[in-house]
Amino acid sequence: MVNITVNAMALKVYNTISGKKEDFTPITEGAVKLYVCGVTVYDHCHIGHARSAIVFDTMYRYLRSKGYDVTYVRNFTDIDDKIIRRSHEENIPWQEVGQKYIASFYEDMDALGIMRPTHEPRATDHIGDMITLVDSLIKKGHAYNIDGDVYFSVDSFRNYGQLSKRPLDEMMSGARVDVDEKKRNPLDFALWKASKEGEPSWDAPFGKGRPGWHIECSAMSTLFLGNPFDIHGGGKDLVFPHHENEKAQTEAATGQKFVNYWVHNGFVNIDREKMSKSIGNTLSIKEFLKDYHPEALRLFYLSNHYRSPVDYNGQSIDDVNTALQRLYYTRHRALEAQKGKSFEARSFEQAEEINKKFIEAMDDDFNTALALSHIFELSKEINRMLDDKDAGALPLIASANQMFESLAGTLGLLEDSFESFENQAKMRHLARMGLDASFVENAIRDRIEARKAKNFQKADEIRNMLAEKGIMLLDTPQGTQWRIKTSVS
RNA sequence: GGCGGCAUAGCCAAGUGGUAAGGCGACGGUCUGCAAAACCGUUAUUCUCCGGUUCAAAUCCGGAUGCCGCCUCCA
Repeated sequence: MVNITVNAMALKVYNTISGKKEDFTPITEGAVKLYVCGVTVYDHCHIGHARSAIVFDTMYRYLRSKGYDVTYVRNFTDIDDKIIRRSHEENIPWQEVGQKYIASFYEDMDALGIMRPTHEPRATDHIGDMITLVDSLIKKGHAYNIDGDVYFSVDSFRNYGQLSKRPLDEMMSGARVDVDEKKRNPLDFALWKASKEGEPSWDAPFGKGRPGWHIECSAMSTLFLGNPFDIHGGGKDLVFPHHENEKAQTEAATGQKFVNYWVHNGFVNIDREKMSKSIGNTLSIKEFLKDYHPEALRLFYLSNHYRSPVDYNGQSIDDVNTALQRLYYTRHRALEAQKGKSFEARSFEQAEEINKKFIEAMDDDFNTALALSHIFELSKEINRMLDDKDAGALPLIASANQMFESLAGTLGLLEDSFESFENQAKMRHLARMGLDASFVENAIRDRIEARKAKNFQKADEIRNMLAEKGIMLLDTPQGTQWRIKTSVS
C-alpha cells in the first residue's frame, strides 16, 4: 500500500461556479484529477497561451509538491473549421496542419519549462467516444438531428447558464447570436456537423460528419478522469460558451455532476490593449524568446495573480528580467561559496519559517505573487550571510540555498543552469547589438592593461564605451566579469 | 441591453475587518582606484472620490467617477 503523505493543510481554490474561494477536497483522498483545455492547432502559440500553460503548470507542480497524485489531462483540438481553413491556405492536408502546429506547441512549451501532462489526447483519436456521447444525448431527448447537423437543446437542460451565471431568457435579448433558422433556440449549439464536400468526416448513426468543439472536451475529460472529476481549467474566455456547454451536455448525458472546481486564468493585454489577431498585436512565444529568457515570462506571470488581467509591456518585462537575474546570481554566489568546502549540514530556522509562509501563500488560491515575495526574502538573507564573510555561516547558507532552490523550483524558476542563463543573456544581447563576444573580451583585456598601468582614465573610457552598448563590467576578486544590463530598449 | 471584474507609491504588484508584502527605479551609506554587483538605510500616516456600518475599514454597505472583460472563434 502506498503511503500517501498529502499535506492536508487547507488548500483553498477559487471556484468560478460559486464565485468564492472554497476548501479543496478531492474526490479521492490524496489524488487530484485535473483537466485543462489545450489549444486548437492551427497556428503558433502566443504569450496568452503561455499564460494559461504557465498558470496550470504551476498549479500542477504545487499540487504534486503537496504530495497529491495528480492526473493531468490537456487536449489537442486537431479537427476544427480553422484547421480546415488553414489546410486550404497552406495547401497541405488538414492532418499535416495539426502535426505541424503540435510540433510547434511542444517546442514552445518545452522552452518554457512546462511539464508534460499525464495524458494529452487528440480529438481525432476519440471520435468514437464523441459519437457515443452525442448518440446518448439524442436518445435522452437533449439533442436533435436536422439534416445531419446535431444540436444540443439548451431548453432541455434546466441548469443551463449556471456556470457563467447567465439567465437563459436575458441572454436571448441583447446577444449577437447567429440566427440559424434550423435551430430551435438560437443558443443551441452544434454537437455534430454534417460534412461538406471535401471536408474530413467520420461515419456516425446520425450521419457523416465531424464533432463540434465542445463535445471533444466532454468526451476526453470523462474518458480519462471519470465523472465527476476535481478541477477543470482554462482561460477566462472559455467560461462561456465552451465550459457552459461542456457542463450542460455532460451532465445531461450522465445525470451526474461534471466538475467540482472550475478554475479560470485571466487574460493578457499588450500595452493596455486586448491582444488579438485583428488588431495585429499578438506576440508569439517564439518572438518573445528571441529577446528574453523563458523564465522571465514565467516570473512575469507569476508576479500577478492568475485570475487578474495582466498588461504585457516592455518595461514590466525588463523589470522582471532584472529581478530574475538577481535570483540566478544569488544561487550562483551561494554555490560558489560552498565549492570545495566540507561542512556539516545544519537546518536553518529562518528558511523553515519562509517555507511555511510560502506554503500558506500558495494554499490561498495559489497566491504566487505573495509566494514570490518570500523567495526574494530568502534571496536577500542568503546574500546577507554571504556578505558577512563568516565562515561559520556556511552550513546555514547551504541549507538556505537548498530551500531557495526548492521553492523556486516549485514555481518552475531557477530550472536553468547559471552558465546557460548567463550565456543566453549574452548571446541574445550581442546578437541584438550586432557584436560578438571577442569584441567585449578584447575591450576587457585592453582595460586590464590600462588598469595595471594605473591609466584609470583610459580604463574608464573603455568601461563607458561598453556601458553604452548595454554591457556592464564587474571587477571582482576573480577578475573582471561582464554582464548584460537587462533592459532591452 | 445583460453579466462580471478592476482602481494601492515614480512604475509593476500582493493584501477581504486589526493598522500597508515583494519587484523595478531613485537617493544616501558600506565596499571599490572610481564603478558595478551585493548588503544596510530612506522612498504610500495612506489605498480614485463622497457618504455609511464598526472600538477598528484599502478591506464591509450605499453612491459617484474612470478603466476593462465576456455575451461571436479565442488561453
